[in-house]
Amino acid sequence: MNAMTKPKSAQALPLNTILDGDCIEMMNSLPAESVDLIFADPPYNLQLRGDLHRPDNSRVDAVDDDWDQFDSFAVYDQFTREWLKAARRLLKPNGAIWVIGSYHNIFRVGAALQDAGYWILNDVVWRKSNPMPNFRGKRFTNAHETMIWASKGEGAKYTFNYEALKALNEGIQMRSDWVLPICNGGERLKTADGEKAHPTQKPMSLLHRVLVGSTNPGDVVLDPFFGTGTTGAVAKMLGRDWIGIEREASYREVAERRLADIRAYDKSSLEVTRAKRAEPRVPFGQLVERGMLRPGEMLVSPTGKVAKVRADGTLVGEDVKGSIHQVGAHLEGAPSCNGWTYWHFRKDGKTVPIDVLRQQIRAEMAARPH
Amino acid sequence: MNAMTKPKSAQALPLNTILDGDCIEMMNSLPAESVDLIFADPPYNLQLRGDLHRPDNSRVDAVDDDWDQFDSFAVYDQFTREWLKAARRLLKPNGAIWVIGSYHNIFRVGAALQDAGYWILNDVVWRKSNPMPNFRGKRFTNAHETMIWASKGEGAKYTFNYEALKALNEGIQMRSDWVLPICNGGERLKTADGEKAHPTQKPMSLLHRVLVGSTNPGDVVLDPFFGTGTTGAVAKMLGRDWIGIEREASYREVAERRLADIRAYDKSSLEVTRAKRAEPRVPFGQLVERGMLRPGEMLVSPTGKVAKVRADGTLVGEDVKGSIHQVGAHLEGAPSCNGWTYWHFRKDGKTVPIDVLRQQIRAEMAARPH
DNA sequence: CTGTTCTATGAATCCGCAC
DNA sequence: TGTGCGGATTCATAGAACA
Repeated sequence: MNAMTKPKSAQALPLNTILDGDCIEMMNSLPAESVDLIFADPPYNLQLRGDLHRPDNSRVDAVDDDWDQFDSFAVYDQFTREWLKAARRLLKPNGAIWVIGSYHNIFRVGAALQDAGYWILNDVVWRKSNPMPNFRGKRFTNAHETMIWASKGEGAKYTFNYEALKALNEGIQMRSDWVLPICNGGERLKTADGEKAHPTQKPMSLLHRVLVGSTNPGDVVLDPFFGTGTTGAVAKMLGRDWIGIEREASYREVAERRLADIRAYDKSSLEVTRAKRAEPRVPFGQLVERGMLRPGEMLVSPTGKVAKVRADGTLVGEDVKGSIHQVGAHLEGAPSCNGWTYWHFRKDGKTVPIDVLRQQIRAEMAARPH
Repeated sequence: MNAMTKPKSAQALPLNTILDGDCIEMMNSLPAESVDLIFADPPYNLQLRGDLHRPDNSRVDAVDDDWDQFDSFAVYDQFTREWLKAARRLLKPNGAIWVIGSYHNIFRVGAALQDAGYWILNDVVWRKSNPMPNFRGKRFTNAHETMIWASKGEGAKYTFNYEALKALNEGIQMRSDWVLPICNGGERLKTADGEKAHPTQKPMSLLHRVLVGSTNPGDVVLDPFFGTGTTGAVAKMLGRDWIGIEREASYREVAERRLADIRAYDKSSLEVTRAKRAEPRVPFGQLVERGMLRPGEMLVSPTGKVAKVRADGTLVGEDVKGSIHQVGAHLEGAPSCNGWTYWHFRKDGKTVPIDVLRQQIRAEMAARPH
């Protein structure tokens, strides 16, 4: 790019607007090397079979929109490689990209990023504090999504506001796993008839951290899968310019209204909900996993009852199996029992409450929080 | 697989030994469909630069740095696809695989898994409670690694000890993000001169959770990148058979010594909380046959619906006949209904769920097994 | 107004055996 | 290999409803 074209290109950028159309075509119509950051939340290519019901028989409102349907991995890969190529052309040399996804698509996206020449800086895990459970008990709760942060290529510079993120994190270096709630409550946009306006609206707290960490005020942020415009909303609040691309008219309308109401630096609506830490919960099973207690080891109570530790963190006492609390309560004939103080193990000839092991783990967690 | 080959194959398995050699060759020398679980921690620090050539030996015109990178990835991808193919041949139809990696390689591994026909069940994030900080302050602290858990194919069955994992997590279903410390302290294996024996030794707590969750006692667990043998050590403790493959003699020696010292936990402590699905099925008609409920007796639901018991163990409700489940579902307008907990009978003036009668029968069956 | 209980819902590749 | 059907399965949070 020469000196002549650069100002012209910059002028041609449709800043702070939502473009209507296919993201690949629209990106290719914009001037090269004109954007500082791209945040992309592409379709995940979920492959859902039948209906899913909660144990109370209510039906889960699935993501079954047309825009998430692809015939095969090959088709999805082709789509991914094309939009990533168009995105890379748009990025300034020191620009960067974030892409978010789940296990359905993120591995294909990550490989395509690397193949396209991007250089992965981190993968960042969004750990959801309130995910939807696994209702059938057949897998782990799908409690996280993965974001990939990449520069334009190996050796390329990029923006990283280390100190700002450290401040956001109470003075401790920001880690690659972020605990944030999903988007619901008042932040969740609704249609006139009370339905959710978009099936997968992202929380502003997530974008807040991304934009504070990897852009500066005045930067241009582009989102090729704009949806209801969370990226634009947070960019506007933080004094960044934004460009959205969205082909669904209904999403664009919601986003337009939303963005019209946003004021820059409205910090109050951005405050990250920080769970005030009570004492962190430590499952008894973790003592077994960590080898602090071994399966087969005998625990004793002050009243002389005994129970044996099993590999899954349950106890077996006389005629009873269950958690440390359940077994203790049963053996004492009591309605409840605090197993942490009730059960003891033998160490160096002395009997010690298992609670000291929990305290050890909590001390580790306190020394290296978050 | 026919009846002839199965015993022969099983006999040929070199259980509880470390095989010396290249993992692909060694896996291909073992009998097909003979392994229940594969846990793999593949290398990602292959020499990606230098002496690379395309399969046809063509020279790449270096118009763009990306080409170098692409060729490097191509070599890694080929390696990945070959060992994943060999691994898939080894797996029993209901077997499963776990692969662990970081952002350097996990996206390529995940895409290769999907392309090879594996079916991803979850990605699980190992969230390190004490990671190495990022000293230069240029990126986020790399505080997690990613594991992929996959079955042999779409629709294939797999082992998932849901209740045991829930017990390990103090009664709450296990999530896809696991907070566990890295391997250090006494668990970290050292060489004679005090150096760490392996650069990426995995903690036993991680393998404990993997093996408790996705294998049963007596299962065969194979680790094609055995290293210092954490997989074998935990498998042995948990009463699973194991096979390791490792081509570095120094790692094999450390692992051999380590495994010789490991003791298996006693069998009873390896019994794990069982799922209700595993309970024996009791037909409702048996309650009628045994006289626990009489034909003509009225059952009631918590919502006030009523139905009459018939001699063949079906119910008649308003405008509907059928099983306890069918009638309940119909009366509630629900897609399904567990009749055992839905229907109640009157006993001594109180309404009691019919499930207590089923529990009586099951208790008898347990006391006098056939 | 306050504290408690009830209800709704979120990117989900969510059953298994008998016939 | 498909179909029928028994019956097992949920956590955190917001907001409404209720006492």
